[in-house]
Amino acid sequence: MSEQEAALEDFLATTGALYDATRVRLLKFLDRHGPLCVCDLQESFGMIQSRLSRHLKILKEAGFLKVQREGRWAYYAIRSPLDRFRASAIEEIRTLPIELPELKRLSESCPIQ
Amino acid sequence: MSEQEAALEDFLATTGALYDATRVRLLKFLDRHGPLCVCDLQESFGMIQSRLSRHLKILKEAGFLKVQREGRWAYYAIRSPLDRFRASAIEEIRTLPIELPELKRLSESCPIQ
DNA sequence: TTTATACATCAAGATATTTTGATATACTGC
DNA sequence: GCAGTATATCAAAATATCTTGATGTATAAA
Repeated sequence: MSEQEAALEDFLATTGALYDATRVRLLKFLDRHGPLCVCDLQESFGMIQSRLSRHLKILKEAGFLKVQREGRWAYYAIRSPLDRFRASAIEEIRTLPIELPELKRLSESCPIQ
Repeated sequence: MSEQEAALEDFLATTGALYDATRVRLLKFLDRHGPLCVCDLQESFGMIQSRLSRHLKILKEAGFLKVQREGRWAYYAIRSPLDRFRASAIEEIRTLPIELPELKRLSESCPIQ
């Protein structure tokens, strides 16, 4: 792939990740509540696991999220530092008056709380 | 529509407009060459008119473009001022190493050159 | 080693978006 | 008015994306 195509593809991956209400909510939730494992997000949002996993993958591949694995658990969080454009997107999402679900921690057994 | 829904919808209209290679190229081209009428864009990009018109409408409704009508002609340009997020998107697009077509002015008869 | 939990991935149906060709509107000059 | 040009919109086919249920993999506990 040429440099041009790669740069455009990266930009489209970024904007495509932002073009979905579910992913915007997830970003806002993770921005607010820090590293969370998939089961916590699943419980908080009432979403089935495969759907959640797919959206987290898209956000990760678009450069917004990092994953830290602890045994069975995968903790997702906003990556830091972010480049200018992605950071401005997160800032914009932070200002959006979107109602988020309450944080529900499914497992008390999580090694990180 | 609630304020929440409207804010999210506006954000998704913005990111959705940016999630298309054709529209990114159009934005970069308009950012570089200033107000252009549809026929100039049509000639420069070699696109059929209905396709172009549709993309311009999406960019306009997403808040990126303004239109100035002069008789038969419709001149499209980047809106100014833009809010922070849209402005950062335009800046990002300005830095993308995307190859653009040459500017071809179809009509010498255009009232504005 | 068997079972349960956490997460990832696949395939198929549902839904949304893009492109195209056809048609409509609106202005200009004859 | 009539014909030509510039732009907008519509409907249908092509394409892409989202959701779901099923299945796979890895870890931990019994």
